[in-house]
Amino acid sequence: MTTDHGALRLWLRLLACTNLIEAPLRQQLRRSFGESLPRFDLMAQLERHPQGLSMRELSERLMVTGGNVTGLTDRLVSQGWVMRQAAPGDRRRVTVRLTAAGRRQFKLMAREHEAWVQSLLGGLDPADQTQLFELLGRLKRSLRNPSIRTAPADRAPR
Amino acid sequence: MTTDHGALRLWLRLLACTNLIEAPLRQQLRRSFGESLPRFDLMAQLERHPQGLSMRELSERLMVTGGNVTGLTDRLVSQGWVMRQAAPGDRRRVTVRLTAAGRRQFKLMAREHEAWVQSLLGGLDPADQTQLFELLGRLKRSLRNPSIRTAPADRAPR
DNA sequence: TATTGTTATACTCTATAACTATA
DNA sequence: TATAGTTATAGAGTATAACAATA
Repeated sequence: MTTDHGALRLWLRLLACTNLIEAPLRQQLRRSFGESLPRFDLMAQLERHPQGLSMRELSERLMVTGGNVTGLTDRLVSQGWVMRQAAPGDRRRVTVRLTAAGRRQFKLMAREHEAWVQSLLGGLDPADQTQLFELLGRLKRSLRNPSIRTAPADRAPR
Repeated sequence: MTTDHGALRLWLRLLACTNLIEAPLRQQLRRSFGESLPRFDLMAQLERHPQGLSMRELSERLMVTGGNVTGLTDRLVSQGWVMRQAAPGDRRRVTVRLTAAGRRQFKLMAREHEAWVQSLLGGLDPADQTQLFELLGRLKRSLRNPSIRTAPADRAPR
């Protein structure tokens, strides 16, 4: 690499791999269940948090704006996979949870989903998979915890 | 996890990392240049192929349908960054290339883009970066070349 | 007949901002 | 005033299918 560009090349490769996996997964999710990846992700968050999450927490975890979480949730509610509950103590707040049917549906989708993922990743040596998992963990931590900012921070003022 | 789930966990982690990087990049790209990631990616493909690419090739590389490539290209043409040329020898075919202005604009964006990427990835140990780059290369090859299909193949017929 | 590319359509996701109701 | 959530709107991305021109 002539003038480094290491970080950029790493990012492009990361993006390429993600897209190579994500594109078929999205297609299969839609064809088999008529579901979109953002809605699947929302349900996955709720699966991991059985006590429910507020709209704000969902917004942060899914990294989309509040208005969009409302839209995603509306659709999931109308499908019957998700419910809104009044949160105790703060009447502004809403708690979103999976319904019993939503939990069943999610498990169904997750099982298929996992089979597809295994099929896609099956070509990679298991030892490499393990190592990759570990390295991505470090990357993730460094992204969530930008202790060292080499470039001008993007504190997102506004 | 009890029953392995290794591949799924690897995928979820990969996706999380990509999203943590992609979200701020998309915002910055829009705020600084009013550009979207798909259009940036299309320009990046053309930058790598100065002789131009056909709509079909773009469709494959960007992994979106032909109709969508037409739409992306239309917008880039109206902005003046990209041009359509008749392909010699096959009058159905169109060759898409960067204009001189488009090449300048892309270089400008790419420079900013790279600085953002370096800032985001700067928290990861350089040795880990190198190793991650290598492993992702293997993953990418295995995805492009599914020599061993452990699960029922998704040959994507039609 | 098959391929290349365009057009049309419908749906979804995204960002922004104004708004309500609480706090 | 600030926060939680909703609503409204506009702009894009996506998938599908029908279509024209060419091979």
